[in-house]
Amino acid sequence: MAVGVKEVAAAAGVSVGTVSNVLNRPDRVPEGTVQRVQQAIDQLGFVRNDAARQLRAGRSRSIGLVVPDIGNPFFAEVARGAEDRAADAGMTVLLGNSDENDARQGAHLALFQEQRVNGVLLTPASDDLASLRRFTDAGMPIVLVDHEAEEGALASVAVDDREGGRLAVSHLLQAGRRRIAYVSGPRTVRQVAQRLRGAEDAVAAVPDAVLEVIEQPSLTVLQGRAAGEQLAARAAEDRPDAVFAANDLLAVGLLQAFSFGSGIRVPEDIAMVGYDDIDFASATVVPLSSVRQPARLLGWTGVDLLLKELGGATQDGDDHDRRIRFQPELVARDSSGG
Amino acid sequence: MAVGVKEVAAAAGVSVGTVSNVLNRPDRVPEGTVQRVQQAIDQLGFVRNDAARQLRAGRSRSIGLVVPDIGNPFFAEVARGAEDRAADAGMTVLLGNSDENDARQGAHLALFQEQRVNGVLLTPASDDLASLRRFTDAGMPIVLVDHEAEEGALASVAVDDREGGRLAVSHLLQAGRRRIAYVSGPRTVRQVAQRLRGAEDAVAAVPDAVLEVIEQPSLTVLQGRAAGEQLAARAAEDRPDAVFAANDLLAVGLLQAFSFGSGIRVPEDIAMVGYDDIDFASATVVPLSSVRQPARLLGWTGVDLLLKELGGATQDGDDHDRRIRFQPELVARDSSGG
DNA sequence: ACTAAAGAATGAATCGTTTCATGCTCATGA
DNA sequence: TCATGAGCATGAAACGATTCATTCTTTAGT
Repeated sequence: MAVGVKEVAAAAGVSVGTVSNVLNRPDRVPEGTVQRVQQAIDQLGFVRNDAARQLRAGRSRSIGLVVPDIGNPFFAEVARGAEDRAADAGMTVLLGNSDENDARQGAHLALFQEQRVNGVLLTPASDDLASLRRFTDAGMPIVLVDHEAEEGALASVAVDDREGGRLAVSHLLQAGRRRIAYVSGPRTVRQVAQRLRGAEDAVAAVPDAVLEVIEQPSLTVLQGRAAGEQLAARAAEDRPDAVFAANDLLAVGLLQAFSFGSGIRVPEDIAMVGYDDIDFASATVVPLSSVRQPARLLGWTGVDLLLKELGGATQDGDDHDRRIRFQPELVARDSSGG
Repeated sequence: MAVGVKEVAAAAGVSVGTVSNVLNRPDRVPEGTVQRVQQAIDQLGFVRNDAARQLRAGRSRSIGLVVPDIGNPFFAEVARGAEDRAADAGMTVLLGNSDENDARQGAHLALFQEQRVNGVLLTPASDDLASLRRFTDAGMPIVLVDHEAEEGALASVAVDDREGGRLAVSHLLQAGRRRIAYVSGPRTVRQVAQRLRGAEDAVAAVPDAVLEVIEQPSLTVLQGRAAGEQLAARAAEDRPDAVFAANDLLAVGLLQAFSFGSGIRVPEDIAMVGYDDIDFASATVVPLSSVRQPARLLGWTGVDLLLKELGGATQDGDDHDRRIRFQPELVARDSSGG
């Protein structure tokens, strides 16, 4: 019933070693033999057992990717980029959703470790990176994605979130807005916090500008809508005249709340800037201004970095090469009056 | 260096069999022993090697999921649903993108087969299901998702696409439109073809209505924009007065093309209906009417079905239970004048 | 004709976990 | 006192592919 190399070997009249060679280094086996073995394989419908292969090899041929939410187009893009680069290297990507939850993240990492992945790309659910040592110490390299590593311990591929926040809010201030609201996700999420710092930087540079923070439990369209309804419920004079959303999903939700039901006009009453510049940003009710990040490139580079760490001299590279940082870019559309 | 059960056993002063029991059936081992072993595990930082485990077990604890494009929010939702159900059963989901390409799909399936997955959920890239037999014959069950199985061979979870197409176009016809364009993806994609048939059904029921088909190479925002630009380039009188897009991504692209640059008004000049009702549909320039499918439920049910096939009596269940079909639902918004 | 070297093929050992038939100990009841 | 059985623990065998030192075969060179 079970077809293994042994059965194939018997059918082809060769030894198991030869079958293995045909499978892994066909060039070292004469043409004729390859054919004979190949034929036996097809005939018997032999399928390599990857578990046995990995067991022997001691490693798998996959890398892990843990993101907060693959439903977010931004991370979907990151994943595509990662998969592209991994496929080039003949590797598979194992995906895990953390839901911005440390426990879930840990569970995924532990699982990946059991699978003996070559390493993992991680967008951390929180700033608590200490718990990662457990994994890196055990020899599972981790590359932080969209989250800058503090010191030399971890490699990272990030985008300057503080600068992104500054860009967004400066833009709103330049458009004459003064009462800015930052609709954020949980502050434990590093990106959210950094963007806020950038926003503060920008506000601090303009004397009469003020910044209000509205914190939502997660970075979803739904929460954006909730925040929007909350703002709409306020008296007009208590409302901000501009909103900077921590990501486009929140922004879309806000837009939905403003546009339908409440008669708040964007950008006249409230100007808006989102973050990530997902594909849908330019197709929203009011085309959404947003801070663009090179999502796909982020994933691609993350895997690339990981492969370098694996192959190349461990740990030696300039610390510089291990902490890559891209710059964000503001894309102005109608929602900010521009 | 390598820490295996053997080392743990030595450290705890027990046999490997006992360590294994602590790991897998702690209830059969006295409290004290469990503690001692547990402590050794922590101390040595032992991590189970899943490859060895699987090798012994002969199966993995994961199931595969192959979709055309995880970047499409619809499939992202399907994936979430699948993951939810799988996690309940203590299983992991392996993800593969086919890019609507048969070869890629086959590569993923082959890989999953090597991993000895318990089965796979597949949204086929084309109508060529014959090539799947190779896998099912080898004992890897396949559940079709968002694609109805023809006969009894395969299980499936689908949504009635023909009815969905009919719903969409009837709605446009009821709004008084007569020159309908169906902006489709590759016709080899079953869903695309079925929705077209539904559209034809609806058009056939109204004497002076005509249907034009504009076929795009893929179901993406980019292709939608291309189609939109193509339509915008036509003389006004040659344009359709309504467009039914094969999915929301295309619809968003069309909307982008119509709204910016060309002065085509939606729904006045051209009414629109999309498909899938993704989260963003209600936040587009002109809120998009769309045919809603229970995406998450689709994924959830797919895994559920798979688990039943695995656990329960193989192949015996009423053929009826193995081919589940949900009904779509029209959500009318501004884009269709509704 | 004989040796050396190159080319093919071999198959036992190995990876780390789980299983399971077997053995040991101790308490209970006859 | 002895048999019985329950409760634990044991450790060799098995899973299936890969590796590598070894053997066998052929060819080339002198």
